Amino acid sequence: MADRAPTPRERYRQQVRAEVKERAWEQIAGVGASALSLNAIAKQMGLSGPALYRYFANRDELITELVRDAYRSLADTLLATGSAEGTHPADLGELAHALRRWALADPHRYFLVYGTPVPGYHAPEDTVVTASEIMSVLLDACVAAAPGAEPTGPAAGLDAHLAHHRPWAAGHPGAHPADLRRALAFWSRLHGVLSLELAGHFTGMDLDPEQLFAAEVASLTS
Amino acid sequence: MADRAPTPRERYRQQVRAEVKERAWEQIAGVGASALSLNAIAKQMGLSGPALYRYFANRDELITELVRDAYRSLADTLLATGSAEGTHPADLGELAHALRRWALADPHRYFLVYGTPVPGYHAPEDTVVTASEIMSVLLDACVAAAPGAEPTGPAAGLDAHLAHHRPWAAGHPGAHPADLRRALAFWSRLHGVLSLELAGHFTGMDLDPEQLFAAEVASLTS
DNA sequence: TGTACATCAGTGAACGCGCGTTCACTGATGTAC
DNA sequence: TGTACATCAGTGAACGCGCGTTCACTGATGTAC
Repeated sequence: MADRAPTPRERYRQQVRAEVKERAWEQIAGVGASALSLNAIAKQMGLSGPALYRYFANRDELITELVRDAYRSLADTLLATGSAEGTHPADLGELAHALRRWALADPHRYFLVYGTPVPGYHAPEDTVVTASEIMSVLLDACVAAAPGAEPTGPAAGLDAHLAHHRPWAAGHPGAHPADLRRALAFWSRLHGVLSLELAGHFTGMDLDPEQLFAAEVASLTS
Repeated sequence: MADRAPTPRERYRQQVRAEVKERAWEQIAGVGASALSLNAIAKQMGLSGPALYRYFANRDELITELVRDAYRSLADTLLATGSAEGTHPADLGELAHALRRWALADPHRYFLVYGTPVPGYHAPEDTVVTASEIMSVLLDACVAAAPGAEPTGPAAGLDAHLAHHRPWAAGHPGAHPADLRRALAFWSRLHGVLSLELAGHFTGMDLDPEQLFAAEVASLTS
């Protein structure tokens, strides 16, 4: 009841906070996350520097919010995949392309989560919760996928390892080690292509990264 | 003849340049590449700030040197793989583990090359040469590997694409599209595991990244 | 071997700049009676 | 509906700091005869 109807002031507060974050993303795009500056954001909004301290305790809290939002956004994107068509769990191929679209839509957001760690900065605790939501979606999809969809090669070693190291799959007690393995491989293969692509390591190769991406997806779904 | 016997002064110059770079790497480890500071390095060496301008024209030139060295170091590492045993081309598995050792030996060096691009900074031209040396080693190894080592799934689409988009494999006119595909997949799968591992995305999962890495290697060599 | 000169490493002062953050304050907006 | 008070957004000045970079200069090291 306390937070039922937001007072106009509270509504305004949220609006300003949102605009600060928007400008922050723009700045990250231009100058990088580690050079993000509160003063510069304020100036861009036509405010004086100290004004922002009404909305964020300090620079670190702003970055934390951005990280949190990025994680949340990806988790929501994946959770929403397939829901539109009522198919649940989602198809692995759809999940892959949802991830790709999410990454390409804002590479800096992608890098803030999966890129070079910002030195001296520690991600907030709740990101691990969101991260495991993400793994859950993947696991569900892997469990539901045709059991014939196995990665190539002798993965017996990894399966044995996963049989005893699976706390991260605690929410999926029924998942077979092969499912865990497939989820992990899926995740890391997609990130392999995406991180190389977004960092520009395919430019000048006259190569369509999407084709490589599709092939990697196919390596785990067909 | 001009550069045959380095004068003592020149030798000293190179020593100081080398020490500056060492301190630079230490600083990158602590505070990140984009916050690298010439003044801080000078102070740490017991010099005054402007002294470093005898050795590097400016901050960007120092970073460029670091990037160049990192690329060179990786290329040399891979080129040396297998040479010790006289086996050439090198075994794919050996290449993979050489890459992994190189990455783990200095994660910040890895990230400087393959991590989030430093905004506003452009890598020097000659890195693309080094990068293609690296691809060459991989391609050689893939061509030499047993032709039975195919990635899973219907990769026909990618093969068709690669048949007409292969300038990056200009030095290997005899390589079959399947070889190109395998080299690309190899590269991106390894980077997938490595970048997730080094960025700490497996911590708290009670998972041994090396096992996952090994499984990915196996997916392309067995 | 000794002297005259050129080269070069390193210094300290100075430039302008932007940063995060604190603080006392003004003025507008909302709340209680 | 009107008045008295509390809450809160935003300001401007100030703090100390470190940055990259230029410049005129000193002193040591090397070179030429």
